[in-house]
Amino acid sequence: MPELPEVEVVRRGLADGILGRRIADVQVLHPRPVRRHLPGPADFAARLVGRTFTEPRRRGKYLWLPFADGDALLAHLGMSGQFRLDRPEATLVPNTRVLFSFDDGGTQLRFVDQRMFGGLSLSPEGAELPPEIAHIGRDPFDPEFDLAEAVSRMRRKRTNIKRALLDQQLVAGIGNIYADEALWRARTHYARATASLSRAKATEVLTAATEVMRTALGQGGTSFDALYVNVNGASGYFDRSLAVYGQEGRPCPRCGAPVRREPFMNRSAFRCPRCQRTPYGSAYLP
DNA sequence: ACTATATCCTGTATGC
DNA sequence: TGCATACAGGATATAG
Repeated sequence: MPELPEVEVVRRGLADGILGRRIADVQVLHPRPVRRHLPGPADFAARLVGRTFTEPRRRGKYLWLPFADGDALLAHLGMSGQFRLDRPEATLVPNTRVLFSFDDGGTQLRFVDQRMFGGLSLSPEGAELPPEIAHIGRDPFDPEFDLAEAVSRMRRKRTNIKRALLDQQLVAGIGNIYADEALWRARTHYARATASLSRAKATEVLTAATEVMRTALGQGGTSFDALYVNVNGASGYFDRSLAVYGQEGRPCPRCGAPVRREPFMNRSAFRCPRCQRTPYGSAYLP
C-alpha cells in the first residue's frame, strides 16, 4: 500500500526518468484511472501530447508531474498504482492502464494499477500545487510542516488517535501501515482519545510517525508483494522491519507479547497488547 | 461544522 | 473441485 515513503521513492525514480521529456503519444487502455478527467479518456490523451515534464512533486500520498506550461499531471497510486519506466518494446505487465510515449523514442512512462483506486488527471494551473489537493495537509517531510500546529489541531479533534493519524487534512502521508508502526513506537493504543493526549504525547506520536516513515524511505519503502514496486519494478525492504503491522501472533520486538490484530474502521489495527494497553477511561470508540 | 460510514475495485486466501 | 466470502484500504460522497 503506497504511503508517503513509497510515493516518495516513486517521485525520485520519475525525476530521473521524465525530467525535460516531451510527450509524443498517450494511450488510455482502461477508462477508470482517468475517471476524474470529465471530458473523457480521448480528451485526456489529446491534451497531454506535446507537453514537457519538469521536476515531479509530492504532498502526502499525492504526486504531481508539472509541465513546463504551468499545468500538471496529478496522480494518486491508490492501493495498487505503479509508475513504470520501460523500453517501448518491453512487454506490458498485467493491469497496465495508461501509456505515455516520448518524442525521444526512449523509455515509456506506464501507469499500472490492478485495483484502480488510483488515477491520473490533468490539473490546469497545477504546477505549483494542484487546486484539487489544496485541502490536503502538509506532510512531515515538507519544510513548512508545523509540528506544534498539527499537535494543537489533533488535540482539538473529537476522535481517536489512529483516525487522526489517517486524516490526510491533518497530517498527510500516513496510511494504515505507518499509523500502526508509529503507535507501537509511541506505546499508544489506537483508540486513545486525541482530546485526552498531552501536548507531549501527541508530539511523540507524530514524531514517531515521521521517524518510521523516514527510516522506511531509507530502505526503499515497504513491499509485501508485487503490488508496490518502484519505477524499475523493484521492491523496497522495510517490510522486514515492521514491528506490528501484518505481524499477528508474532512476538512484539520490544516485550515479546504476541501481536494482536483487531477490527478497526472495517479494517485492521495491529498492536502489542502489553506495550499498547487499552485506555479504558480515555478511549474513543465510535 | 464536524465526524462516521458506505463505496469503489480486483486478485488472493480461506472456508464449506 | 467449485463456489462463496473475506480481505487488502485511500479518498470521497453522503449520512448523521
